[in-house]
Amino acid sequence: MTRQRMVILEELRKVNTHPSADEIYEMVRKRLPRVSLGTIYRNLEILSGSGEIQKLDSGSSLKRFDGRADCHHHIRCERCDRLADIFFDPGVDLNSRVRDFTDFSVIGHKLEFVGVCPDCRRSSEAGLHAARNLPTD
Amino acid sequence: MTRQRMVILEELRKVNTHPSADEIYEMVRKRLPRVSLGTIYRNLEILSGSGEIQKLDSGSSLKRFDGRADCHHHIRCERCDRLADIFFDPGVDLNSRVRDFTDFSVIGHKLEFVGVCPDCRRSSEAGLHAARNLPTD
DNA sequence: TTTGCTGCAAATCCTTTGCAGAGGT
DNA sequence: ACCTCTGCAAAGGATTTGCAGCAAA
Repeated sequence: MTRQRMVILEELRKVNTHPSADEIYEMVRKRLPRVSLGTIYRNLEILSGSGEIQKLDSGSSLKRFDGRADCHHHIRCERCDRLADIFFDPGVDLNSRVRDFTDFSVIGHKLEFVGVCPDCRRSSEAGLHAARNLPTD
Repeated sequence: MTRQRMVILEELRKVNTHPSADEIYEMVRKRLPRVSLGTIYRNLEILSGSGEIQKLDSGSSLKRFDGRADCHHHIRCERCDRLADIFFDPGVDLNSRVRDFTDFSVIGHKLEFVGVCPDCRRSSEAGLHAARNLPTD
């Protein structure tokens, strides 16, 4: 565990914003100004390989990282691409249910919700109201 | 609907392998040798925008496309990255269940299973047997 | 001393875009 | 003629990699 790897892990654990590699680079750079992007990528790969963080693939093109390694789900804002954690139990064992419908051996699943975040909802309402000259309250 | 767009759609509907843009390019090229990769990307974007096909994001880095537009799920092989359709009903309305756990407005969700496909299972067993000099039956 | 990790820069991969010309209505 | 689409080639963004030096065991 090098200093660089430690700082990356610490910075990632500090936030709940699911930053991209580039955003993590900026965060880490404040503490280690000479760190390189390559090191960020290499360590994010190592850390997610060893299960200390999670790499989040789905949705948009660029990958995001999650400092929490425990099982939880996410919801992505369709408009601004922001990701938020969701701690919720679907109440069904999807993995065992799906076994009858596939000839793959089932290991797990990824469940990502899609929606609109409060900020984007607000700004689109504001936009509508402005367009129609209506009060915003 | 240009000839190019039509051929792309036809080729995609022929298979159930969820090809990448590049693989679709190769398929289409057999019928339209002068087609360009840019045209493939542009039309895949248009077709998925109009709901005639689906763009599949999650999992690996490169995007895959699905000629079936009706609602179904997928399972991805961890080893070879192959995708297969799963037609199965989780039996719960996940969208309404999750509403209590988020301040986003919920629109939908993506559910992707992860597993090992029959081929990879077979070859890893073969590998194990070979390594240990055991019979493969 | 050996092994693994770093910073740097170049390379790679996938995808998007600008542009001039072709095609269809 | 008009508008959309195409092929081509170049640009773009995100990520990976080669390499020589550095750091810690």
